[in-house]
Amino acid sequence: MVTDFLQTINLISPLSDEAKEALHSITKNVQVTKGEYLLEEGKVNNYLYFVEKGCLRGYYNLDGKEVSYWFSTEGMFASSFYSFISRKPSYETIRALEDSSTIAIHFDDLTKLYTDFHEIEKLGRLVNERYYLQLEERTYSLQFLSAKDRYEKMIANNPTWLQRISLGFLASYLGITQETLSRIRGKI
Amino acid sequence: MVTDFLQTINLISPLSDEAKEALHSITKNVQVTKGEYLLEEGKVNNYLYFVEKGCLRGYYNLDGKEVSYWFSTEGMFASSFYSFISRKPSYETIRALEDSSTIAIHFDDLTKLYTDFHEIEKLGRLVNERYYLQLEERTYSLQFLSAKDRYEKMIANNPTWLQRISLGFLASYLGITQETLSRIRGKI
DNA sequence: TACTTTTTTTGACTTTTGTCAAAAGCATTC
DNA sequence: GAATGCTTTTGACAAAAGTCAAAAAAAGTA
Repeated sequence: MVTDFLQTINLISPLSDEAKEALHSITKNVQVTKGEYLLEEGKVNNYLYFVEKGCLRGYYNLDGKEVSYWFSTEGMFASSFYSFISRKPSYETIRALEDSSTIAIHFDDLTKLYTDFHEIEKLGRLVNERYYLQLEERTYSLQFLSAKDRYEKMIANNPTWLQRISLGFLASYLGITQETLSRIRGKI
Repeated sequence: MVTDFLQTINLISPLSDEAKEALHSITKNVQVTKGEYLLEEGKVNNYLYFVEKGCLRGYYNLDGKEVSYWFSTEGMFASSFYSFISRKPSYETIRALEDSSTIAIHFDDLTKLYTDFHEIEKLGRLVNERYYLQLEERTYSLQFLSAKDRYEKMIANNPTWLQRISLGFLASYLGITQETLSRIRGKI
């Protein structure tokens, strides 16, 4: 499965041909192979990625341990949003979990388009709103749900993750250890 | 302490006099007394609130128990963002923890201003980005930090909360029970 | 002040999750 | 197909957090 960028955008907020063309003109295709880095800790994340195909992983290094913070599969944006938005060095690292095809948009180009096109500014606001609500749902889960419920919710929201992402990675995404997740899974 | 709305806005993204005037014209002052409701579960949240003075609380009803999800004090926006953005009935309830003074902005008015003023659309995007990053920090805390660390971080970020918000409320905000928070606090 | 009411703390015990270590299961490769 | 890595499971025990109940402290009110 491949997800088309402009088509996805169009579902969020339809753009004029002119804006669409301008947006298209600042994108570049970036292909990464499994294990490759898209961002290293300590560097400013200048790109917003859109995953057309494959899977990316964002993770932190906590006392030498990699803890996964998010995964992006087809149709999702990916970035160290903290770094991309604040223009400060990233705390997270981004790597490809699979050979992946992405659309990359440079911060400066995007900022210029925001200024030039009200309709792209609107698109930016709408995308931000969507991602805020998604994150809120996740925060809610971490705050109020048991590990088991969080696991089930994650699978319901992202059915492909179970086949694509190893248990250890999924566990840290859920805020638990791999052993605990293995036991949760055994009991279902 | 009272926080001025337009001044706060100005720090995020300065507006032209015209836009400022338009924004001012759609705001209305809403005063609530302690315990009063600003939003009841099941209703669509049509207003975005800005807290000038006082403290609001957003909470869920989970099996008859009130679990606090957020608090808004001076200078913060407050809303059931889920309901406000998606236009669906809210799962949360919003009430005043103290006598409070707020600025209320109706969804329809805001939407119109977004359309009429590119610069207000930009402001909306920037506010969304800010709140996204704040929420991300909280998600990170819930996912990777111990209850004690989350407590200390919360106090560091919101020094006034300790004096203003009861322990039970703070505990559910941190995703733990009141007894656990009491014990954590005793050990410091 | 005395009386309520609410909030916070403490105690005893249970459940959940973490830690460390080892075994089992898979897939890859030589 | 044996050897090698990597992932997942299991076991034994430790630590963290939850539950229920009661006591203590603080705040509000007559």
